[in-house]
Amino acid sequence: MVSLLDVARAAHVSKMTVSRVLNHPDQVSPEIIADVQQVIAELGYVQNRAGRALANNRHYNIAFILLDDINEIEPYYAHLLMHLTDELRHAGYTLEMRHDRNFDLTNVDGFLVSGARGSDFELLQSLTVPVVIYGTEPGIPSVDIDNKAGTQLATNALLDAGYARLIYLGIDMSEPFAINREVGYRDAMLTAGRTTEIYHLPNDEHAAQAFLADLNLCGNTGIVAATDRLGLGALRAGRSQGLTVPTDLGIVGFDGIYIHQLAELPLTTIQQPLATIAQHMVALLMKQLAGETVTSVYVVPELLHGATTA
Amino acid sequence: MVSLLDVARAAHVSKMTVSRVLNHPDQVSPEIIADVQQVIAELGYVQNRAGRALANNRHYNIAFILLDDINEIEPYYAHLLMHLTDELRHAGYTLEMRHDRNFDLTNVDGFLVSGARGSDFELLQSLTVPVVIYGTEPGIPSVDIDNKAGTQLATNALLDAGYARLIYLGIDMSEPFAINREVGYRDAMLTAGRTTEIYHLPNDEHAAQAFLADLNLCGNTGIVAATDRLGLGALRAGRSQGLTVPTDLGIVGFDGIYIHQLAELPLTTIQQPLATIAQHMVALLMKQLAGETVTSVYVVPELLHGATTA
DNA sequence: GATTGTTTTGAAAACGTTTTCATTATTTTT
DNA sequence: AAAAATAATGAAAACGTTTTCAAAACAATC
Repeated sequence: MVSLLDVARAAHVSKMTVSRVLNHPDQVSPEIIADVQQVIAELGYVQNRAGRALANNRHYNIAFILLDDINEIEPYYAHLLMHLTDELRHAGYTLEMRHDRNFDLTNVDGFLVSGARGSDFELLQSLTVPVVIYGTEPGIPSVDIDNKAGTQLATNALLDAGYARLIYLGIDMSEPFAINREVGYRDAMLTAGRTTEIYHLPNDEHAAQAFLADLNLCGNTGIVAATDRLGLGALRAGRSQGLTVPTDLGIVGFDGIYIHQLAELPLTTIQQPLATIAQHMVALLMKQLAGETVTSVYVVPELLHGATTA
Repeated sequence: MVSLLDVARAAHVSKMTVSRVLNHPDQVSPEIIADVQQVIAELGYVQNRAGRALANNRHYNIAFILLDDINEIEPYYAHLLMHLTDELRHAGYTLEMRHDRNFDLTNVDGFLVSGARGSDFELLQSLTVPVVIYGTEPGIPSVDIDNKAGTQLATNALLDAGYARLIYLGIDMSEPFAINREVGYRDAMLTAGRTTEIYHLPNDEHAAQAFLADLNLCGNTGIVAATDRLGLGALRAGRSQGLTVPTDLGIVGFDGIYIHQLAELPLTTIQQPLATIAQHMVALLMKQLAGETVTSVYVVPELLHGATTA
């Protein structure tokens, strides 16, 4: 392994000069910069991160902590992770994967956290390094989609399409996002002067299908689903009752990764903009590392038009 | 941050003794081990990885390189990654995520690679650190499922169920796994004295659905699909032709993550045993780090019985 | 042309650990 | 009980970088 000292010797300068070429080139004369850079290229020198970490106590490494249980990991995490990796690399950082409550910070400059809940938040707030969560929690810098705006979009799309009856299929309200999605539907309906019709189900396509089978949908109905899984169940319930989608039954899901593509008809859905989310998460972290204080960011999702709306 | 020296002072021993308690406890007297461990606990000491890396040139960090394009990432990677993270942590290592051709090894003791192809393999072979790939390539330690055994399982399941006609829906043969899956079907059919019927399609449920719509399936047919996507298409084609699944039409897919669960009927499939794969990948890497030479591992997948076979 | 100020470079120490080697304490052998 | 062998401990150096401080080179001012 070629070290800073090797470069220094080959370029007939001191280690410090080489270090400065890499970190503070403004403090070095142009000719020497050129020389050193050429030697670096010739020797194939790469900075040793352990040495650097030891010297200046920064690790250029961010831990992404995914706290969801392994059986409940949404498939879009693969994408989020890739985007985060890209963004961090672009900022000169690596991403370390964790999926336990290991907040050890000996090797890390900050945390990106997803799936935190309850007592996790207190722990996160007590940390001495920057944190950004994917989700929402007062007092912790976070990135989240604007769930309310999402269901407003969905509801308005179905209202515009002219469905006579507009149902909201919601899930358990224990998580903030579930509440906000419902509020979005409620608000949009209120604004339009329409009566709301809300049901709560487990987040499972079979549950939705069974529930709607009993509900007798009877045509000209729109369904705002809190998740794509519920949307998928609605689609199946409708078709098995002989309803034509989207003529008799319109459906908008929520999340927009994988599930909607694999449905019998491509599901119209509210798309999680994962690339944008990743950008914001890394940006908030970098700002904190630079000493700025930051507030949370809410990304307005987009309506992805499939075949289940007119 | 509390350092080794702090612990040493508090325990009235030298730094070395503390280091030995952590790395070579057999060389330290039992009473001192107990003392030091208590001080470590009291002070909340955590080993500094940069210092350790610098001193012994090991980083206790493995890079997982995912080379697939971001738009082609299979959702089950989220799971594979979680399992790899777990296994590595268990072995005392962290997982660093990469998804580019950055084989920089200044911060890393080895590589786990998925999605490598063509020239990647030469590069991987020229590296000075251990590598394990997910897939198959002569000369590189790898973990892969036994694709041939998988389609044999699938084919035999359908043969046992007594379907009169048994079709194989395959994909482009450019990747070794595609070839092996087809060979498995062929072998099983030959062994049973049956005539093969093989078609190649793009790996897309709509393509499969369209293709089978033209084929006129006519009942008592079994389909061995090279992927769950094709299996899903087959399911839809069959149902839209009025065939009852699994009575008139039996289907077995391949891969077993997400897609089969979301299908109209749970798809019988050949399940990728991701936990087992992760275990083997990490085990092969650890063996190499310990100086052993290793060979590749092929994991026989299991038939996951859904509702598309009798 | 001396004085001040600025830019450029270098030397030494520091970060936290482990390795190597030397020393001391303990046990075993004679 | 002395000698030899072994076990337990410590001191110093090393890993590769950056920080801090000092020195040298150069430019600008009087």
